[in-house]
Amino acid sequence: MHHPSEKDYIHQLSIDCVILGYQDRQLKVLVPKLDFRGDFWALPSGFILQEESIDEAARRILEERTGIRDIYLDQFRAFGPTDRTNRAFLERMMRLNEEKFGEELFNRKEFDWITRRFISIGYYALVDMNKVVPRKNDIDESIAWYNIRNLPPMIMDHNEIVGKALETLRLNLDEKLIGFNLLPETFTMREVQELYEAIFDKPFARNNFQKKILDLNVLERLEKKFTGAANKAPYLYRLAR
Amino acid sequence: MHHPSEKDYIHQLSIDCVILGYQDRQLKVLVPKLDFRGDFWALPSGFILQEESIDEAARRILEERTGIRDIYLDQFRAFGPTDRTNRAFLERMMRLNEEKFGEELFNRKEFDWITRRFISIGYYALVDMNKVVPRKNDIDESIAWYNIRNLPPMIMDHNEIVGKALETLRLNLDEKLIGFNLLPETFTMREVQELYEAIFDKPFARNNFQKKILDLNVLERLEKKFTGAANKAPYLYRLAR
DNA sequence: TCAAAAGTGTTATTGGTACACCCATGG
DNA sequence: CCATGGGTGTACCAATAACACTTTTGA
Repeated sequence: MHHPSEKDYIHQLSIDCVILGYQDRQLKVLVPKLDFRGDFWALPSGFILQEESIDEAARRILEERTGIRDIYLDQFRAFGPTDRTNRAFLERMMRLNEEKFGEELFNRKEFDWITRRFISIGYYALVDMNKVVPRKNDIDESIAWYNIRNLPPMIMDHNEIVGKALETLRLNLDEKLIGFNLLPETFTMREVQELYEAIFDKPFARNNFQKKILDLNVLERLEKKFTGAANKAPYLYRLAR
Repeated sequence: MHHPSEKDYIHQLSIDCVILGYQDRQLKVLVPKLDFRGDFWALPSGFILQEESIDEAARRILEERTGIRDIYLDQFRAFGPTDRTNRAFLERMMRLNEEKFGEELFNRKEFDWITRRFISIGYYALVDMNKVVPRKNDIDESIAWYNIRNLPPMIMDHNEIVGKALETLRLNLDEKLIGFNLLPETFTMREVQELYEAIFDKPFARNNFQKKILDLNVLERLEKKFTGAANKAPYLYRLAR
């Protein structure tokens, strides 16, 4: 177990990452569960080293849980109410895990450092779930993808942070053409459409959607994809470079 | 002179405010000039007290320079490169102002505190310039409105911060209908149009602009405004509540 | 030959742009 | 009655939505 207060982190400032993936027509969020009795879920988070930028810190935190560095990443908001502290959460957790904390997992200095009020900068990341093998870090019991509409209750304001991330993603999706980061290398038009429908939680008309996406002129049409199904084979597409 | 390190501020985290006003068909930024030899301009900035939210801190900083609390305020981005520090600026300033710093304006502890790397959260504010009497604070030599296209060279990354603020304002203008915060209580349609033209730095067609704005259904048409000019008197409008 | 899903074309509808015209005002 | 700027109506264009039809595929 590392003791953050002993490293040269910036105090009272953290980064929370909303790592978004897409599978089975659903938008997913990568959420670790903490290795303590009591069912605590928390977004991948971390602190900022003196010698790294906030973007680098976010990327380091991402890499720790996903194993990948080359990920689409966007800062979306800072969260800073006065009472934003994990003291309540930590006290409850320590009460439920006395045997572990008997071994002094945190010392007093550590506890004071980490339970102060923290301001957090939110980042969201878009990843191709096929390329990511979620990794536990040393305080995780497990880590898993959750449907964004059915997230576990997370500590502090993490559920709210996901909400803001989704809001920002919707605003930026058409603007920045970032949706394709959630898809594999090649994909069918139907997959793109279902992705959009998952993100916006509403249906799109098939033909008009296809026209709109193709008119962006960023996709390259490849060979057809024969699925074995008894219907016309769809084309595969790839993001043109 | 206050010594920030002695107050209970959050370390290495600051807030920079881009206070925007509108006059003479130009978008203006309120920029203080520091009371030191050497021509140093800096955005209204400050630190965050332990017992206030980041939004409250921004509002406090705004009120100090404008005298008003009830201002449209929006957080737009955190700035956090590794080398973001005002050490270079402060050293230059102290060299140019040895007589003042002979009196130990900063002590060593103070200097170390304030020259560390700082992460800054940017806010932009929209104000009705008629309602604001710019106020110097105790480190300002003067404070003035500058045309956003003709800003003085400010310390650190403050010019870049203004750029990002303008970018965000443009994105949010139609979305959030916030432009009217820059205008007086009542205004003509031409004034609204000129405001938009100043913000987007491009012309709009008069008739179409009027239609677009009226179609928003947020304006209330009042009596005509007789200016004494030899032309048809324009209607006054007010934001409907 | 049939069902399912893909591809594409054709027609409304809408939102924005361009052009035109008329109106009120004070000199 | 004229110059100036304000208000509005109409025609046009492009982007989107709605509707329809054809094609491909494997059973």
